[in-house]
Amino acid sequence: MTVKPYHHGDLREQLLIAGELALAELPIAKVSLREIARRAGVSHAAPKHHFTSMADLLGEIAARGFDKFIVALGNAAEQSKRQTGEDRLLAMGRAYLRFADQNPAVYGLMFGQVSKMSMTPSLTKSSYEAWTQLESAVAQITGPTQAPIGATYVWSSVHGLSMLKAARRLPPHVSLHAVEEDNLRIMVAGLREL
Amino acid sequence: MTVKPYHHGDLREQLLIAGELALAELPIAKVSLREIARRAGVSHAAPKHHFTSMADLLGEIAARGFDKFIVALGNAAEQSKRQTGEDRLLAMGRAYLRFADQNPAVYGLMFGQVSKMSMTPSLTKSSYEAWTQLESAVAQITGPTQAPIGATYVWSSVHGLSMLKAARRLPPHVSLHAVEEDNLRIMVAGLREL
DNA sequence: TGTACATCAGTGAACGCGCGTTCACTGATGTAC
DNA sequence: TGTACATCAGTGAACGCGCGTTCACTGATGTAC
Repeated sequence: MTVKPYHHGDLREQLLIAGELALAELPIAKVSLREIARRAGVSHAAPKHHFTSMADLLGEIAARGFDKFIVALGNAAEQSKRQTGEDRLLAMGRAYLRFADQNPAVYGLMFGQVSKMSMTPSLTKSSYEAWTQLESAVAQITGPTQAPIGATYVWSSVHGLSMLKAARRLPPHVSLHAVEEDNLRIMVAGLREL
Repeated sequence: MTVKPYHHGDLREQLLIAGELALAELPIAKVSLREIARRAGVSHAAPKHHFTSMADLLGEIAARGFDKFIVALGNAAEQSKRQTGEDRLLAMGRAYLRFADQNPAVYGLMFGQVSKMSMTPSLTKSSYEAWTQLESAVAQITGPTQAPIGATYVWSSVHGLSMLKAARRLPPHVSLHAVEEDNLRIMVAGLREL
């Protein structure tokens, strides 16, 4: 039997889920604490017992996003662990693009303007872990000395593609999949020069 | 003597300038038609005679941004026209990053979510011109066949770096200038593989 | 085990705020004759 | 050139809206004895 502490079960959890759904369905300007409370089926003042502000709630959603993100990239790396470092980075790049595709709003939170959300300790920790994960993967190609600059480069490149895709700014009438593959390929080729 | 047609001189122009200033100083969520009217020193209903909505005004600001952007990159290309295609692309990349740095809010409009603004004809035209300009520069390195994919790649890479910089997401304690130079260098190296 | 009390999650009405929109208006500019 | 009228830019009050915040409250859960 599920434990339902307090009145509504873990409202905190429900609010986070409602928040993610709201982010997925609405422009971020329309996502308010009242809107999220409405979706969670509680009065608009109820969230105050769990989150002091929208920024707080968004920070927690972003932190959870990073956790899922790390798992997704970790799985990709794991599945290609018998291949070369370049193949592994390609696999992680594909996982990155897939994550951004499937979680556009959360991705925007994670890598967008910090101003929208509180930098909670768990968020700081998770985002740092994601960075370390990428840096390690790059280090296997470039060596540890060049890894920070290589990782920054890889990150910029894949992040830029994700953002342009999400904003539907890429030229139309080209296969997105082909664009992604080409981008990853050129990106790795550049890294080889380091 | 300056011609001052109608009552306040060209309020349309004033509103665009006030809008750019507001975007530079405030988070975009705080930029409203009323706020812009206030800054332009007119009543809050006055802008309706010139712009039907914020989205309209933002679209026009973005279009002007593209015009300045094209000039900035064109100047960079012009000044390096006696150098190699790669050097020219590097110069344009630097001009791109400088533009994004100096006009973060307008840059965000230009290359960010379309939903915030109206896709006016002048905006469509200007953004297409910017794309063509980049594609031509890349074509001088890769040849015309590979130019679209090469340009998409270059754009992703530089756009990603600009966004991460603006969001202050890059690892601290590294020289931003060095990061930029390294990124551009690796980017061009990747292009060479095409 | 039972009772009495403290704690705490969630309610719902009320508040002030800035927003976009509407509308009757004022007054300057443009135009017909 | 002058007059009369039409057009149009900008005003300011009023409206309804959703927001975050506050606050007295209800009622369930947890705890001391």
